[in-house]
Amino acid sequence: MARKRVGNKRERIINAAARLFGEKGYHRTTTSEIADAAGVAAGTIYIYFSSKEMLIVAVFEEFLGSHMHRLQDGVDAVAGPEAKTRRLLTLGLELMESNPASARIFLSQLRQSSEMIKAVAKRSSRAYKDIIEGVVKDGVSAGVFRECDPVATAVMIFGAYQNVVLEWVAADCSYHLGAKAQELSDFVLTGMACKETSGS
Amino acid sequence: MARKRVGNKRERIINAAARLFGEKGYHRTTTSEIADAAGVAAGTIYIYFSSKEMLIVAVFEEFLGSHMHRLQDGVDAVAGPEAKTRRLLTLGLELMESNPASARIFLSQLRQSSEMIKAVAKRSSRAYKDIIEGVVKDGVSAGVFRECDPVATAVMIFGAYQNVVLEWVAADCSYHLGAKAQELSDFVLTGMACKETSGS
Amino acid sequence: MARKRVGNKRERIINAAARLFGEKGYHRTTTSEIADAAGVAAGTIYIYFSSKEMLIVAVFEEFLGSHMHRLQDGVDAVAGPEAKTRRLLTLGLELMESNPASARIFLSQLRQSSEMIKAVAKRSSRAYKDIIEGVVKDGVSAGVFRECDPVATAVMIFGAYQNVVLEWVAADCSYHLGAKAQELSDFVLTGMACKETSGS
Amino acid sequence: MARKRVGNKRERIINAAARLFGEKGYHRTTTSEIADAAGVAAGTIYIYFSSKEMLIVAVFEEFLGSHMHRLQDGVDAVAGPEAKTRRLLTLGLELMESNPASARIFLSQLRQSSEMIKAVAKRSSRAYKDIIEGVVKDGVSAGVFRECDPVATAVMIFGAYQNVVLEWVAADCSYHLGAKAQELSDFVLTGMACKETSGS
DNA sequence: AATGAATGAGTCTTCATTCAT
DNA sequence: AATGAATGAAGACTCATTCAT
Repeated sequence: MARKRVGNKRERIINAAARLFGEKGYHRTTTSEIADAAGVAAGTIYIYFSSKEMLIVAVFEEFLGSHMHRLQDGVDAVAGPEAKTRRLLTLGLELMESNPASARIFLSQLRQSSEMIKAVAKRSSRAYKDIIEGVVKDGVSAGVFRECDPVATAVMIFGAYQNVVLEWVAADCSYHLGAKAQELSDFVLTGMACKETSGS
Repeated sequence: MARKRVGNKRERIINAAARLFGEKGYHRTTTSEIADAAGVAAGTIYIYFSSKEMLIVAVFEEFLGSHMHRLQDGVDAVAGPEAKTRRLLTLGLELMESNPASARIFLSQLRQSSEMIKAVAKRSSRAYKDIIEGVVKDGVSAGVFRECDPVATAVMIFGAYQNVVLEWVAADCSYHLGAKAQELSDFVLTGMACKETSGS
Repeated sequence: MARKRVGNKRERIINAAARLFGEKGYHRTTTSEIADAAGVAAGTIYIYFSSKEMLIVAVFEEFLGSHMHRLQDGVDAVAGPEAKTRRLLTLGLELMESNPASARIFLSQLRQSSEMIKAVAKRSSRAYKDIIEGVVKDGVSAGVFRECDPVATAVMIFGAYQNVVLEWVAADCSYHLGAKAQELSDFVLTGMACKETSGS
Repeated sequence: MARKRVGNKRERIINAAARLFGEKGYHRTTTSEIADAAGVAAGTIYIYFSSKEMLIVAVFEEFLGSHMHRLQDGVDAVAGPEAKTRRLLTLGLELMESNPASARIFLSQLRQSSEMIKAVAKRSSRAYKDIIEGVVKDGVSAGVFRECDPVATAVMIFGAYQNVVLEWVAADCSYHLGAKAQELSDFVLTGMACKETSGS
């Protein structure tokens, strides 16, 4: 139980920070507000995180870890470029929907100019694009997708995906994001000239 | 001459701000730095802009105005959904390339949490998406593009476009962005199942 | 007049800092207290000094500059090792007496562990000891003082001098420090086995 | 054994504090650092000492007790003002040399502005000066030293002594301090116009 | 219109001290 | 007695904004 309390506090801080950073932005959120929201003293934050910057990094890495694993696992669980693509995009939107706070941070707050934060942003983009790139490359070499540069294509797919999420966030998450998966998948798969497409 | 000097100063402030906001981010750039870079006194900024926030808004609106006009004009100058789409994306990338400072602000700094800034961000996205949407809608009703929701599709196209620019910015504008126009147009047009597509 | 006001503010900060650092010590004095005492805003201190540390350094360098010059000038103005020694010590005590705030800082607050402050402390000690050493060396080579290591001797003379001042400061400057000059000079000159001594 | 452990802990804290206060200064040393260095928990310090301030006081009183006793005993063990003086200074330097941490605290950290610390500083100076004063007074009344104010003279001797130690500390204890005893004694005895002086 | 010195509210961070276990 | 996580008051410093000149 003593053990739990410790974990609890770190968790509470992370959650409070995620919510506030997402809502008000990194710079407009003060460490005191986070402490208040987490129900801890101002100094307590610094027991778990060495600085405000390391806190947003931690918030995001926490989110990213499970997110990426689940994404990769989901993709691996199905066969064929088309199914993989649909799975990737659908699952991606679902994960974002289940954690709007982190989604906001991912889409906006990670675009800070701090070196530290930019590094995480780059890492997370990298991870995303690697997964997408893998799927595209497979589809191309299988002759299911049209000939294209998988790197450049991953960038475009990732952009389309991000903007669908951003639109949802800008609309205050007022609709079901998962419902956009079909449209997104269709656009991407058609964009790949996918020969298996049966969806749309 | 007095008139000119004034205009000169406003312009110099806008330019300095655009560069610095783009390089270091909105929050990490101080008004004094902007004043220094513009060669004016700290107080002078407040003669032309009511606050730092209004300054970034002005910086961006300045950019947006000509950008949007040129984009719309470019699109109007050619005929047919395919040509319009290619023109739109190519011109868009070219405009971004010609003004990297504003591009950076557009892609990152406009994602601030301030209401004022969010409003401009929304407005600029709106403007972009309206143009894209118009082209898509025409293509669909002309039967050249596949059936799809033009609004949702515009979001995805805009996302792909943005991310191509972001990738270029993240790579420190180290390559020719215009060269990506072909790939982007192909991806989008294929995604639209464009029946006119001929490769370029 | 505008000019004067500027100089005035820097001076007021230096004076307030000197007094407070002397009274309460460096660490127990807050920058806000200094600002209050100087009649300026908290931020104003940082227009003139880059940090609290640079402020105490400035406070002391200000004092040291004139102090050392006057000391050297005083010593140069008289002839003969004995007269020079008496002049040095008498003048030294007088200067300390005329600026108790700086005297306190010199004797106590400069013994801080910060590298920056230690550097000034070292420099000021060096300056003092150089003057003393010069006088001793002359006296020895003139055969007026006994054979001794001028460096080590300067250290001891400087120590005796410092402690006379410290004793006065510890007694809240409640007596006339200049009155101790005779005793100090006699002790030092006898310690040098000065053959000219006529004082005591 | 429980008893011993307690004594052990108090001692370990005192030793760690002495070393750290000496090295980094009172204000720059945190209680947590002391606890770490002593191998105890942060809270444990407060079982043995009521505050950080009382800790430095204890550190120094510990040192002072034995120091003073040994000094007084050493002086008492020899006969004649000259011998007593030499013994006093030589032993003083040796004791300082054997405990550089406390020497540093004595010379620098005790010059803090806290009332509590100033009180110990005063007490320790008092103790030192009393011993010196006693020796001087005896020498004067025995007609071996020249006529002088023993109180003022003790201040000067103490200052010379302190500065010899300070010089050594400033040089990172890089030479043998005991070797300076001869010079110091000669200076002081000559300063007293000691009639017995024979050179050592 | 222009200046730039001055302001002071606001922020992150530290650290002596406490207290439940 | 011992622990060490938690506290929260305090402090150095920043910077958007103002205003007398």
